[in-house]
Parts: sequence; structure tokens; C-alpha cells
Amino acid sequence: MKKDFSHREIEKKWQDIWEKKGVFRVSNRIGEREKKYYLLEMFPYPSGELHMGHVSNYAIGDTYARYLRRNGYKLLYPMGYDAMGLPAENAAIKKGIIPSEWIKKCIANMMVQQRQLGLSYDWERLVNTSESEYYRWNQWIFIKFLEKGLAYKKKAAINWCPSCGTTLANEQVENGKCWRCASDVEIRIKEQWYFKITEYAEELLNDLDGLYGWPEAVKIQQRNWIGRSSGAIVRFKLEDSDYSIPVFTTRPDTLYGSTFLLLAPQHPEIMDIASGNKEEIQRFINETAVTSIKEKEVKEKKGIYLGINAVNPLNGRSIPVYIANFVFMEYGTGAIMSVPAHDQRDFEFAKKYGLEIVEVIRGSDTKYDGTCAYEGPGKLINSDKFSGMESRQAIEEITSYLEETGKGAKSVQYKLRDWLISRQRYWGTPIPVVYCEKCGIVPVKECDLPVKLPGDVEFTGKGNPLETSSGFRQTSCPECGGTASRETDTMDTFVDSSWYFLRYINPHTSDKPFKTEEVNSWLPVDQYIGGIEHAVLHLLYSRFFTRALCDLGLVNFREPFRNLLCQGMVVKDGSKMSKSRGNVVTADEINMKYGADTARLFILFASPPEKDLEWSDEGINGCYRFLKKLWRMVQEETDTAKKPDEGSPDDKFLHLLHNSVKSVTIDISRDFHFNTAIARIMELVNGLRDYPPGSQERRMGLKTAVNLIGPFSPHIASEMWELLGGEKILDEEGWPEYDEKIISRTRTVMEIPVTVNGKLREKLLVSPDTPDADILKLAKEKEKVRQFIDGRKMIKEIYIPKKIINFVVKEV
RNA sequence: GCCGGGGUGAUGGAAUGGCAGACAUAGCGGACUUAAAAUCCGCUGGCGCUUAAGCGCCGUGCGGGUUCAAAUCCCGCCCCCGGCACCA
Repeated sequence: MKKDFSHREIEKKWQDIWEKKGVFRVSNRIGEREKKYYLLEMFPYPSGELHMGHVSNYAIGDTYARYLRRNGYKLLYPMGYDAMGLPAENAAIKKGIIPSEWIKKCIANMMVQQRQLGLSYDWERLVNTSESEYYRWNQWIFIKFLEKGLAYKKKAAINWCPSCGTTLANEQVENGKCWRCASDVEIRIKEQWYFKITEYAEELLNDLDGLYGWPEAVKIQQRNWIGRSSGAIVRFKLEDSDYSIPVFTTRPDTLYGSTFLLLAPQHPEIMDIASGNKEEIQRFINETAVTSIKEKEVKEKKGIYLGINAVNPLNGRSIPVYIANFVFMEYGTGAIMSVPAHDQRDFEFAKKYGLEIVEVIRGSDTKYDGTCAYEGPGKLINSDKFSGMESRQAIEEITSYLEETGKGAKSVQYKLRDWLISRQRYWGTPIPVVYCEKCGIVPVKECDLPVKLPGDVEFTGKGNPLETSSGFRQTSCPECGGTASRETDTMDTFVDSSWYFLRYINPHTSDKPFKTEEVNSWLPVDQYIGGIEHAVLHLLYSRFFTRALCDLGLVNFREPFRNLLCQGMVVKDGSKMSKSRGNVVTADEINMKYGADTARLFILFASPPEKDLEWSDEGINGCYRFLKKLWRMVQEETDTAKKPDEGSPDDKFLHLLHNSVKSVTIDISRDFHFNTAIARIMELVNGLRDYPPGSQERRMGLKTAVNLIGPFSPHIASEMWELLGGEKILDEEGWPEYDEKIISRTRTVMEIPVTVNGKLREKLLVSPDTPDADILKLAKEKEKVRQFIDGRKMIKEIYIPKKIINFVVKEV
């Protein structure tokens, strides 16, 4: 009799069987009676080494995948690699390895480790975004976007990461630092390519309401990021000029209190309207416009007078026009009307430059007191015919008045900016346009795609390596055939991940990105699993892409991910496990010691999936012990010559069995509470010790326990299933069923806690068919209960059937 | 500052209005063993009473409230984590 199991042997055996039999492959055709399910994990950047954070992500997905298959779903469960991006390029700079070679090795390593974890992907659908067969479709989509006006080029203030040597989208700057390398981001002016995500701002916002399967936290983050504000655009005419300056405000009710205007330093019309010292103004602009946005601290407010005044459109007052360093060009109209009495920023500015402050809103309990702005709502004062009105109403009426008199209009603005996709790096998708002196910007012809990354480049660590290729840049114009130069910017790698989930359906299709009909039949993704750090990045970009592709007629749905599970981070020493932080516990080291089955079981048992987990080996041994125990019981069982007895198993056992199956099923399917599901399986196994080897209870219970543990620890479960005489391999077996009727029929005794004034005094054991009145009577007869009710006045007798009794008594 | 999420034994966690601490880990005690490992059994929230079986009181960040009953709902506060941060 073998005592312990050899995880290495068993895991290898079953991985080979699964692969040989192609158990997890799935065809694109969905039969009429088949229930399809698309389960997806956020694909990884192939760092080359899996750590426990990855294991957590994949264990959640794979366990659920195996559960779904066993419950009759036709399951699509693919894996791929987000293989473009800076780390590979940095490796090239540091170690002189070509990125494509480097990344191939990394992917190979990742795949080996993923297989060793026993993940049940359909490997034939592998997607690698760094292959030209993938990224050519980025280029193709780019050209479609260009044709539709969804891709465009503009010169604007951009975020520049000096360490990565490239521009960044707004979403990729966190607290003024680069999301990848945490360097301070600088603001520069640069001409760059953008995707027009703002075109979908309203829809991206509104449709969040329909995403019932998404965590509220993610939806809120997206809502805040999109940042919708409604208000009015008000035009301020300049004195002695035909110019007027439009400003956006959410508080038209404060318009009478507007005593100056502020323009963003980058405002394009400054030099046309300024009449002060232009040199000084230019100096101010230079100082403030291009700067670092490193800040937790709010910068000191600074401004400069333009030497010109505007007219307040309501009261005709002459008000000065300034430039101010805290006004954003990218938001609203790049100009604001300042109401110092009712906006703290304007208040500070007014104090600094000695500008007039006029109170126009008076709140009921707080109001403007001269020390700081009053920003709340209230009754209007000093506002002509609007005086006395409440803010809410005044906003409406003043806006209508502005519309009637042609001085303004209702307006909605968003914080969301267009997605800057240009990157000055090599290891990304070349943007497929050329610059022709005669024809201007010309897209590469579809038939000439892909524009491949050239091999003859130098990685010096300075500048864009693409510019060092001798042949890449020089090309001919697709329109006129004349000499032209190729764009050397590549795309943000978030472009790759914005549609990879569609490519899994047709990973090898070479004449289009994917087959629309098949994609429509599988998508949206039924369950997506990934980290919350992508709440606004990848998840917002993908929602935008899906809509844009829908409007291009390429898909027929607008939301890509129906349900979203954000798993918690695996944390070590206080920060997220990652190779760059050097705090990883690798999947390999855990795997060597305990095996994949234990590693998976433990990480799922340690906490519910959405919670962060501070990694610790403490406890993993418990899961290892549990599997060993189960294994030993199965060995005992197969060693027993005795045939299981006939007749029906005892009620206590049946109750335990069916209840266990029920709990495990509910815990997995309702809310991914794998930790409690595993606890229930442990209880079942512990309960089986009451029955001797060879008894039918033991035999039945073991089979069920092995079956239930299958999704979590698939190798050893498959092996045990075989040992127990399972005919099919476990992953092709059905999921155990439970019978609610058996659960209630076999409930032999009911334990009813009896409390007096809410304090537990006794537990009453009764048969489940005892009438309620008798239960109360029995409870009152109990010695322990009488101690607390005798001689006192009974106020109330509460019996919540099958749950609890509470007697409310009063001292007399 | 604003918006989220959270705070339960020594530890990971369970319980979402009805027995607080399931299931584990760690610890302690015992069995087996020459010994250790492995395995198995028992105990394990705090305080107090009791020779003992047992019993009582307290206890889910803090303070109040609702309720027959609160970790769970409501109000106020403290602390931790995450996101946003001069967006007019």
C-alpha cells in the first residue's frame, strides 16, 4: 500500500492525458442545445516567471472553468500573451537581446509553468500580440478608425515620461507619476496620434448602469474618470473688440459674482487679444505651460493680467482678463469665469491679486464670510431680477436667459480626454501611416499590411530605436508613389489588449481580424477575471473599442464583458508581488515543494478571491495534509476487499452528503467563494471518519468528495477518481447533484437555541416534525430556561421556526 | 479635500438581522516511535467563580441608537487600504 502520493508523477500523468485527448479544446460551432460560456482571464505580460499573484488569478479561473464544463457548458477558456511593451525593449538595451527573441523565451517559460499548474486552456487559441499576424490587425483597425475620424493627430500638451522616453495617455499617469516606472511625468507640447474615446463618453458613462455583473467600485472609478458635468457655456465679450471668450461653468447662478476671467496658459488666442506687455506674458506662459506635474501639493496660484477687460454679460460690469497657471486648456473651453466669493480657487487668486469679490449666494446656515469662499447653494443676492431665487432654479433660469439673449447655452463637459496612443518606442505596433510632401498624411494600403517591425535597429537607450533602422523610415507614398517617410511612433500596448478577447475566437484567421459571425455567437465574455488596477485603463479602452468596432459593423454588441470579477492582489511585504519590485514568491518554488494541486487549493482556501492576500507559507501545509489524508482514505478503500453493503445508507450520512454538495455548488456558482467551498469539502471528509473503510457510506462519500475537489486540485482528484473506479476521466464526468428533499427528510434532529432576553440559555433538541406550540412548551420546561423565566413576567414568546426561540421576560 | 472598500481570536478567515469565531494555521497536551518526521486523538476568545462536571460575566475599531434579537441596519467618531485630486 502506497502511503503518500507523488505529486510530480501524478501531475505529469494527467497533464499528458489532458493534452493527448484534447479534453479542453473547443470548436467554434455552438450546437442549438448547447449552453455557451466564455470565461476569460486578463492575459499576462510574459515576464517569464509566474508568481503567486498569477497563480491566484489562474486558480480562480481554472477552478471555475472545470466547474462549468462539468455542469454541461460548452466552454471557451483561452490564454494569450500581452507581449509588446517596454520590459522586452529594456532587456534589449541592457542585455543586448533582440526583443522578439527575448519575448519568445519568456512566453515559452510562462507556458511551461502554466501547464504545470494544470490550467485547462484551449492552447490552440493562443494569441501573442507581438506576432505580426496579430498586430497587423491593430494597424488595420487603426486605418478603419482613421477613415471614421476616430483616429486623428493633434498638437497638444502631453504627458512625457523621461525614463521610459515616451508619451503617455492620461489614464497612464498616476499621481503625476508614470504607471509603469513611477518616474515624475513632465508636460510637453507635441504632435501625437489620438483615438477619439470622448466621442463615446456619454455612452460609456450611461451604459455602466446596465453592467449588473460588475463590481460597484469599478463602475464608480469609471464614472469619476469620465467625469461628466453639466452647466453652461457663457460668452464674455471683450471691451473694444469683436472677440468674445467662451467659458464653461457649472454654476450659472453665480454669474453676477464673476469679477474676472482666467485663461489657460496654452490658450491659443492669448496673443491675439493681449494688449499688455507681450514679452512678459510670453515669459509667463513659458514658465507655467511646460512643467512637471509631479505634485501631491497644489501649486501656488499665479497669473498675469492681459491688459484687457471683458464684459460680464448679465450686469455689464467691466472685468479684467488674466492668464492663470491652474486653468486647464484641455477641459471645457480653456477659460473660466471666476467667482471669488463662491469658489475657493478663485478666492485665493482674487486675494493674491487684489481683485474684487462680490457675494451673490447666501446659504441658510453658512455663507460667505470674507475668509474663504462659500461654495454651497443658497438664495441669490446682488443679482438683479434673479435675486431671491434658489440656486437650483436660478441655474435653470439664468441659462435660459443666456440662451434667449444669445449669450450662452447649456453644455455638458467631460473630464475624459482622448486617448493618446503614440509611443516613441520600438516594441509596439508601428502606426501605419506615411508622410508625403505632396499628399500629406497617407494611411498604408490594406494590402501592404502588416507594416512589420524592422530587425536592423539599435537599442542605445536613447530615442526611438525605430529611427535607427536604415530602411524602415524611407518609403514611397501609397497615393502618388513619390518619396515619403514612415511614421516611427508605435501604438500604446493597450491597443493590443483592447480587442484580444475577440481574436481568441479566430486566432489564426489571416484575411481579417476575426469572423464577425463567430465572434457574435461567443461574445460578450460571460465572465472576466482580473486585477482592479485596470478599472479605468484596459477596461475602459476595451469598452470603447467594442463600441467603435460595433459602429464599424464588425461586431453586434457594445459591451465586451458581462460579468467582472476583480481578484485581490497577492501582497508581499506590503506591496503587490511583481518582478520589478523583487518581492515575488514564484509558482515554481511552491510547485516543487507541494505540487500544483496543493498550491491551487491553498491560494483559494486562504481568502475569498476579491480580497487582498498577504502571502505567507503558513497554512499551506494544512492543504497538503488534507490532500494526503484524502489520498490515504482512497488507498484504504481500494485496499479493502470488502464489497460495500447493500441497503440504504444512514440518514446522518445522507444529510451530510447532500448538504455538502449543495453548499459547495452554491459557494462556487453564486459568488466564487472557493474558500468556504473547500471548507465544506473538508468537513465532508472529516465526517467520513465515522464510517469504516468498505462501508457504503465511506465509498459514496469519498467518491463525492473526490468529485467535488476536482476543480480545485484536478490532478490528484483525477487519479483518485480513477482508483475509485470512475469510468470516464473526472473532467468528463458530471457534477454531483443534491436533493433538497433528502436534505430535509434526513434531518433527524433539530437543534433550536433558546434565548431569554437575547441571551443563550439552552439548546433544544427536537424532531423536525414537532409542532411549534410543543416546541415552545418544551423550551419553557427546560431547567436552564426556567432558572431565568420563573418568577418573572413573560412579555413575549418568539419562535422563528427552525431557527431560534427568544423569551422576553421582566423582573416583577 | 472628495469618492470607494475595510477594521472579527495569536494568524488566514466564517457567519449579511437569529447559537460570534465554521474550516484551517500556529500553540499546548496525549497516543504511536529507541528518537525525530509523518499520522491519529483532545484542548485552545478574554476575565472570573468552582475540588470537579460545570457556571457566570464580558467580547466583532470607539460612542450612541433602532429591534424580542445587531459583527450585520441607522447616526457620530477613530484608524487602515485603494482611486481621484486646482476639471471651473
